[in-house]
Amino acid sequence: MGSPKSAVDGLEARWGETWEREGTYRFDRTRERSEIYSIDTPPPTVSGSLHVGHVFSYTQTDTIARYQRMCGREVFYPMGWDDNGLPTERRVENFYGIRCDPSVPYEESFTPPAKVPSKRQDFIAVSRRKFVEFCEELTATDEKVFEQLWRTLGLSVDWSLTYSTVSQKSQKISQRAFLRNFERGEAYSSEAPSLWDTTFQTAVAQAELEDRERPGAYHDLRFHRAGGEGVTISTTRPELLAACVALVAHPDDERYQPLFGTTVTTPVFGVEVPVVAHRLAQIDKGTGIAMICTFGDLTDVIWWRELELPTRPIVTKTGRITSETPAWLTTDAGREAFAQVAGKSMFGAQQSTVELLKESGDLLADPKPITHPVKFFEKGDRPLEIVTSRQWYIRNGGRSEQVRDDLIARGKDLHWTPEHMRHRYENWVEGLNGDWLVSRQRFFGVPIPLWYPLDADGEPQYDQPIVPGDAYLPVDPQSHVPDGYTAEQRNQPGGFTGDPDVMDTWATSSLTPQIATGWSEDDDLFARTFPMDLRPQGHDIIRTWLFSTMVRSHYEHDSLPWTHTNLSGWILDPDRKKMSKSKGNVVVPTDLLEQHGADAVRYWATSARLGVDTAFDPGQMKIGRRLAMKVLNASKFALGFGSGSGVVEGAITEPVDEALLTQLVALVEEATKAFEAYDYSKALKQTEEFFWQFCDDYLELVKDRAYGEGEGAVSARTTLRTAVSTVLRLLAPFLPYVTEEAWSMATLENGQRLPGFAGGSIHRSAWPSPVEVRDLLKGSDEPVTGEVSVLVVAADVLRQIRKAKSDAKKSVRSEVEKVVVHDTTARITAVQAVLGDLKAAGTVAELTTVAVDEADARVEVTLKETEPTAG
RNA sequence: GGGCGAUUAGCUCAGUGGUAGAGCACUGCCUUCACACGGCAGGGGUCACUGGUUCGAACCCAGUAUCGCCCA
Repeated sequence: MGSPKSAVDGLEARWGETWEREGTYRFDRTRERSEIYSIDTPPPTVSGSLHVGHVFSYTQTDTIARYQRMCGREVFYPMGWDDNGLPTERRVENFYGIRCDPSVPYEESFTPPAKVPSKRQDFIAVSRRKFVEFCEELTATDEKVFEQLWRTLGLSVDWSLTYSTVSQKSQKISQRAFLRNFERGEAYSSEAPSLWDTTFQTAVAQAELEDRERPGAYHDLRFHRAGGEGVTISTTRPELLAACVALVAHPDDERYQPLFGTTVTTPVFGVEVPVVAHRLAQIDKGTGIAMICTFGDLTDVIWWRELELPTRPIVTKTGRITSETPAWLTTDAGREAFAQVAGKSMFGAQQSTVELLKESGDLLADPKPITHPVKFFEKGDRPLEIVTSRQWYIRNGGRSEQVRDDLIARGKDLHWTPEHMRHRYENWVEGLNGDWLVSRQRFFGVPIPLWYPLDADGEPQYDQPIVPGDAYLPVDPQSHVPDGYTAEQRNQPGGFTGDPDVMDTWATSSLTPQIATGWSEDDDLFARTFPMDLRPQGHDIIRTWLFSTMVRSHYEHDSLPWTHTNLSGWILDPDRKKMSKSKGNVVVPTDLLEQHGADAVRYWATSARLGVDTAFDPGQMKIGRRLAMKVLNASKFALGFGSGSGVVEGAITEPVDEALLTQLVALVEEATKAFEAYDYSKALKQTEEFFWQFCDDYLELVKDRAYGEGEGAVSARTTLRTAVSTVLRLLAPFLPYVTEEAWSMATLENGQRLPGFAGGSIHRSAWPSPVEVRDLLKGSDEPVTGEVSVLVVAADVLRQIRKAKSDAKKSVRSEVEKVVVHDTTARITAVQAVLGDLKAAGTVAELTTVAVDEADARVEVTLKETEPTAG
């Protein structure tokens, strides 16, 4: 397991502890807003599995945080946990073998079964309060696992700022924000058909839907006309025949012109329904005429609403046909037929209906199998039904052009990286077809903070909700009693009832900027950190998290919640498939960190640009590990000269040193520019490339001189130190551990820090500036070689010498008798300027030059003859 | 069906108008005094395809194909 012990192993534990002790990443809340960089970190759902995708995207954000911090901004970088909602409930159920039943009374000393029953039906029912307690217990454990992972990975978050979206404080903020939406009319409740998941027993919002291709079949059935021929319709859901309220065809469809305004009778059930016209009827689909049920699909809902059709639902919230015989079935035959389907599942009801249709002769052909898209809850595995229920909504532009335009305008003010992700947002907003359904019939979440008075018949007065005073927040309407009532009046006629629902996960996580920055709770902190600077997140949740956060901020603050958003890409497995648990190709991040080390894993993660899907690649981690070791070793060399000579810092006297520092200035400028554009991977690539060339060429060239004495030695050492100081800081956002380790080595025997290495953590030192390097070059003359870099030319010549040795199968240290450089005048001037270093690095006895045209440039290398060793 | 993105060396990817690049992998060499979990060097590409613009196109424009994601 893992690699052999090396100098880069074990850095995580050592420096992690130091950073915590020293408060390296602690946020200083006395700084002004203009000096603060504020990050709205995605709060993970800790009950979900630790995923390599987490490591990937959070590391990318961390490089931005570290860059900003080194640039002198105080970074507000809290971590949150988003534990409410279904994933946690499912995990708790499966972990303890329990399920929530709000009708069960609270049982203080309940202990979960020793062995989790194999079947879900056998899970033990517990009270809502007990269930929530178990949710809190398990998430607390899970949070610790996540925190440990983040700490090992080296995220520079301030752990004292950690929040949870279901904490009491967050609940207070969520409820307050919701009530303010309600007061302003941005939130409202309504009794309306909505998509319903029959497994999870909850309503589902548009943003949580997905279409899945499912097999189905067209059934051709005949409706009857008084004194005329029948009308044939095609339907994939014959089991809803009893819910039929009308037939519909397109107004331009000539075949059905004569029928509009007339009535037909449903087969089997004998209900008289009108034939109506509507533009959404598809002429080319089936027979061009369809039956409208209550509510077969979303189009039925539109027809029902726009054509003001009667409401005749037969599907219950459990996904079965109702057991009660509907009042609109007036014939005995119809009522008897209904008994055949009453209480049945959709599948059973369809079979029975087909039998009934066959018996009556109204099924005109064998069902024609097809494949068609069916709406599913993204986390569900049964098709959604549409049922009518009372739900809460927040206006999101789905029913208002003005709001929609406002939100698109907000999106245009937001800076997106990558830019093209903006389209996802705009397409989503433009395609909204209803308001945001925020109530969920679940248990672990923030309660809708309202009660309703009950009239004399015990019916809730939904239009007169009882609103808690702000001082009472957070409230749990299921256990708290509103002012002016007593506990005994709960659910009694003339009394009150609490809203039973909790808020959608997105309804609370849409407030992470407010929760993290202390909106309405800590005005001072809020003023210093909001609107935030950055929202990093995955592009899969633009329509949910990003959008909903925009909506809340738009209403509450009339502003963007942040000025910039970074969208990270996916992790793909080597077959370029999205990694997922079900495919069994998930890698456990903790194993990765143990095998490769945090810096190596971070190197892989930050090699990828924002928004770009990236292959999971351990090879890339090995490269990162190699880089980390190289950093440590090169630093050891460059900083190891100490103050033996008495001179620590001195003037740059050698042209090749100047050339290196000139390259360094350009590097700093490029890396900074890349980071300013959030292109951390480019900054990494450029720094890495410089660093390898620095090691291969410059360091080898000056090694001999640096070991020596005098002016030249001091110039070399000063250059080496400056380069290392600069490169370490440029790499610090990517490789926080090894750069900190190397930084800590820059101390003299007398305890003094070397010039260019400020005391304390590298992560609180200043981001390199071109000015500090240029200052070193001030005393130097203008480069004698003009445009030609001494370093580049010297490296070219050195490469030729090495190649000659390599071709002759000689050691790199083997001696060279003579080198003749044939080159242009300009390049020969450069060679002359670095002659001493070149001869030392190549172990060359004699080096001469010949001026030629560019086309004739070459390097002649004469190796010293060595006698083969006898024996 | 609509939108967005991708297509460059065996692999992973840089490269936005001026002679095709890096790393990995591969081959050869070197136990070198910062580093053998290393170093040095070498071979390897019709830049998906077809047109167009241009003195000049991997890059700009139009179209085609394949793959991926998002939305219907």
